Amino acid sequence: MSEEKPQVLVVEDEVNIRQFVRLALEAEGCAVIEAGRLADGLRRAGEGHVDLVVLDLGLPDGDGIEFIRSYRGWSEGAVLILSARVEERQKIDALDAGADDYLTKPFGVGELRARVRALLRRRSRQAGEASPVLGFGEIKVDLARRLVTRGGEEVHLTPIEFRLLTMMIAHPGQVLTQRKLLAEIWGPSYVESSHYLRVYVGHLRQKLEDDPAQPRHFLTETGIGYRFQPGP
Amino acid sequence: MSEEKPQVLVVEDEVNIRQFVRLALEAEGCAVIEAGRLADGLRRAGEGHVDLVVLDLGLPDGDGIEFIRSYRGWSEGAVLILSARVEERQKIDALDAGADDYLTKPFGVGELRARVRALLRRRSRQAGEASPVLGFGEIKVDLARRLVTRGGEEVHLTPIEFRLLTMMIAHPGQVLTQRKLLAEIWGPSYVESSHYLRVYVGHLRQKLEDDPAQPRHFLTETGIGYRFQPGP
DNA sequence: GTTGCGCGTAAAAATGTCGTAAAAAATCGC
DNA sequence: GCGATTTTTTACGACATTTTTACGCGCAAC
Repeated sequence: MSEEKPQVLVVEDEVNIRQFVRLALEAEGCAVIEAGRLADGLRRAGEGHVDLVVLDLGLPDGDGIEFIRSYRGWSEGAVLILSARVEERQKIDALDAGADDYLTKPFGVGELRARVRALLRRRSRQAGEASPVLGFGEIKVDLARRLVTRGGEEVHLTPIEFRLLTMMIAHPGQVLTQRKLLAEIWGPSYVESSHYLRVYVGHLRQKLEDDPAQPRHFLTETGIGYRFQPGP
Repeated sequence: MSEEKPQVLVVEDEVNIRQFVRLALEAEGCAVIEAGRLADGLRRAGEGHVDLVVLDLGLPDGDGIEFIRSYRGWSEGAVLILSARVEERQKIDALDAGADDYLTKPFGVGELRARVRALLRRRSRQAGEASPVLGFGEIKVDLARRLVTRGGEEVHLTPIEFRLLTMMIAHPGQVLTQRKLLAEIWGPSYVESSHYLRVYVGHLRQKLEDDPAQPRHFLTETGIGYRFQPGP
C-alpha cells in the first residue's frame, strides 16, 4: 500500500515562519504546499488530497475559524493551528470549529515536529474511516476521495465545482442563500457576486443533471438562492 | 421521544464476521437480524421494516449486486457493502446499483461503527424531523427549508409572498396593521402603499386557501390590516 | 340613488433575476 | 515560457417577480 509522503498544507502569511515550518515538516518526511492567504489556502486544499493543514489564525484576509468550518465541510483531514493569541476563548473556538491541535507562538521546532507526528499517526490509524459516500439518483459522491461518478462514469469536477456540490448535498432539501454560498466558497467579500453562482450551478447541472435545462436536483429559488433536492 | 432501535440486517456467510459485525452494531444500539445467504437475506428484508442492510458481496449463492438491485426495487433503506474485493470497478458497480457505502475487508470495528452511524444519521435526516414545521389546515410551512406544501403538493411562493406568510403565521390570531406589514416587508417608506398588500394577500389566498373568495385563514380587518387565523 | 372609500382581482408594464455561451484573464504543471 | 485547465468577466435573451394600472364590488354616508 504505497507509503506515500503525507501531504501538508501550510497557510501562513509571514514568509519566515512559513519557511521555518516547511523545513520542520520536510524533516518529518512530508510534502509541503504553501499558501499565504486564506483564500489561497482553501483553493489549494480543494485541489488535491491533503493529510494535514497547518494554519495561522492571524491572517490578514479573514478569520481562520471560518477557514476551519469551511474545510470541515468536506474534509476530515487534520488541522493544526498556529497562533500568537493566547486567550483561552480563541483556542476553544478553534478546537470547537474542528481543529485538532493548537500551538502558540513562539514554539520550537521540536514541539512542532512532535505534534505533527502525533496528528499524522492518529490520521493513519483511522485511515479509511469516514469516507462517507453520498448519493442521489445515479450520482455518487465520495467526499474524502474527491470522486464523483455518474452511472459508473467518473465525472471530473474542478475545485470550485466540487466545493459547491459538497455544500449543497450537505444540506439536502434546504435553501442555501446566495450570500451564504458565496461567503463559504469565495469568501465573505464576494457575497454580492451572484453571477459566479449562476455560472457554477450551471456547470453542475451540465455535468450532473439528466436534462440540464430541466433540473431535478439543483433547483433555483429566484431571488433567494439554490436548493438541493436528493430524491424526486 | 419514541426513539426506536434501528433495524439492521446483516447478510454474511462467515459466522465469525457475522458475529463481529453483530457486536459492533449492537454497541451502536441497533437491533440485528442475521442471514447467511442471499435468498435468506431477501426474505428477511421483506418480512419487516429494515433501516440498514450490511451486505457481503462474496456470498456463495449469488451475486450481491443482484441483491442490491432487487432490494432497491422496493426499499429505500441504506445499504452498506462489505467486500474483500478492492477493485475500483467492483466498488463503482455496487454503488451504482444503489449501495450507499462500501467497506473493504479487513476493517476495524471503529470504522464500521462510524460508517453505520453516518448512514443511519443520514437516513434520519432525510426522513426529516429536526426542522420546525408549522401548519394550518392542509398547509405545512417548513421555515428552515423555506418550503410550503399544501396537501402534500409543494406550493411555490415568491420571496415577498413568503415573507408576508411568515410574518403572519408568526403572529397567529393577532391583527397586523397595514403600516406594520408594509414597513417590515417593503421598508418604512412604503407604509402608505397599502395596495401592495391587497395584491399579495390575494396571492396567498389564491395559493393557500380552499376558496380564495371566502378566506378562512387570511382575514381582512377593514381599515386596519390583516389577521391570520390558524385553526377554524 | 349616488357618491366616496376601501377592498379584491386581473392583467399589463417595468424591473430584476437567471441561464448560457463564449471570450479574457489567471493559474498550474511542466 | 508554453499549453492546458480553471476562474473570472462579459453580454444578451428568456424568464420570474414586482410594480403599476384599471375596473368591479360592497357598503356606509349623504
